[in-house]
Amino acid sequence: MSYTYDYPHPAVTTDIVVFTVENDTLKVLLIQRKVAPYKGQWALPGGFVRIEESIDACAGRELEEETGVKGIFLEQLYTFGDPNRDPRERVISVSYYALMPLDDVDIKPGTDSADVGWFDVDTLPTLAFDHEKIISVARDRLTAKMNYSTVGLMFMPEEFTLSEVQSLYETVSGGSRDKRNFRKWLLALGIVEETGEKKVEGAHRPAMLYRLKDKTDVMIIK
Amino acid sequence: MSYTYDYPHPAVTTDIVVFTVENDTLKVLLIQRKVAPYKGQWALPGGFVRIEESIDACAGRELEEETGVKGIFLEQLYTFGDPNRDPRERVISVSYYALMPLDDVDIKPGTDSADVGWFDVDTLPTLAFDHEKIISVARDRLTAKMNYSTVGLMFMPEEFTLSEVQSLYETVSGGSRDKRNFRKWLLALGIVEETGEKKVEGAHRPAMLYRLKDKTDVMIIK
DNA sequence: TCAAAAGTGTTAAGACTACACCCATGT
DNA sequence: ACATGGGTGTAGTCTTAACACTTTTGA
Repeated sequence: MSYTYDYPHPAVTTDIVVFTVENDTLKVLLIQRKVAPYKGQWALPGGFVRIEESIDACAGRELEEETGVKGIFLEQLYTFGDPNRDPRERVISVSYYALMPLDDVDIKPGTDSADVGWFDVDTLPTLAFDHEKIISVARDRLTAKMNYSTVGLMFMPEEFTLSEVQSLYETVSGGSRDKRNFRKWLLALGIVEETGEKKVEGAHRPAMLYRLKDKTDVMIIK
Repeated sequence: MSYTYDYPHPAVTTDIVVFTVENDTLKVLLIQRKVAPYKGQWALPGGFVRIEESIDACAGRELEEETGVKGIFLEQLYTFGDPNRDPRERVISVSYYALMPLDDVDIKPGTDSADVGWFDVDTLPTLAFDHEKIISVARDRLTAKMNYSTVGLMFMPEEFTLSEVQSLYETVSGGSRDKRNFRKWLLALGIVEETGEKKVEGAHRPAMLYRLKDKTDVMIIK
């Protein structure tokens, strides 16, 4: 079957930048391409928008199909459309980004991808298409948002300690923060609460565990 | 001539939201459609992306063709792609927005538009497609940016008085501001300078005229 | 008892807010 | 001389930044 139009139409894809934090480094989720072009190279998960599917739905579907990650909150980032960004045909890519705790979902390659993995954003392999550029824009947006919202908490698992949150903020937005001021700030926001449990780990005083009061409510502007 | 693909392709358009301020009201630039669908109705300027043209270039070209406005700074806003937003076929729209001083360019309808005009954003006519939604998103973005950047100055003509800037800020982001504090804030940013001229207008003390030190440099974050 | 991270308040500096009167001009 | 918008400084409040020691635990 084929589809005919009076004027040339571009193809439209979504590409998804998923960030996480592991061992005090910011990482991004990549897949290894199984097909040409850029066969064997690493790329962002993503794919073509179906004709009866919304762009948001496409992003969620492609992410799940190619990496096994599902149900995370995706936000539209930017639309890239330079005429030669894809060697096959004119392709316009609507990019999305998301943040997730590392242990939330098991990642596994789909049928279109040979492999899936987390990569340190500062030492990425050579990437397919203009995906390096897309990741760079996503990272800038993330860094900016860290400074005027509570997005950072989307990296945290169900339960966490205040020191873990601080360490995460230091990793993602760079620089170090004063421990007392950081805790005052976070607690004053009123979006976390003590679980009553403690995290025992190593030869030192155990830390109080906290959780988000309302999981969806992350995003309050400072 | 026709164009054939193995899979269905959506069409891609740009739509441009141009804001200005006139008589203490925020206005948006609309065109009246000359052709179906929504023939005779008001809509955002915009049109189909050509196959060898970047999306940014398309936005600039369509704006000029349909309204006569050219050379203004366009920023990508959001990509709208609900499957049924256009009755003809699947159309994905990459939206842009811009701010301009009212007297900068003469607006004139192009060949595809019956008329062009500025409309008060609070009392818009019924609009074609989902353009009301697009304007609403653009307005939210504008209002937000007014609070952490100096975008507002993009509404000003070459030379302006401080009272005019203040009045503009009050119009766009709502509420009134203290005159002395507003002037202190704006002057402390160091992005405007006196021209040495004064604006004589009516039976009162003439106001000092100012200009931007660096026209491109607007956008400093507070 | 030592090492290691958790936890906890106060003070100083800077930013923001509120506020009222005189000035230059045209009629 | 009066009506109109232009122009100017200070004091109080609130916010942010800097800073160091005690606690709890495991080894």
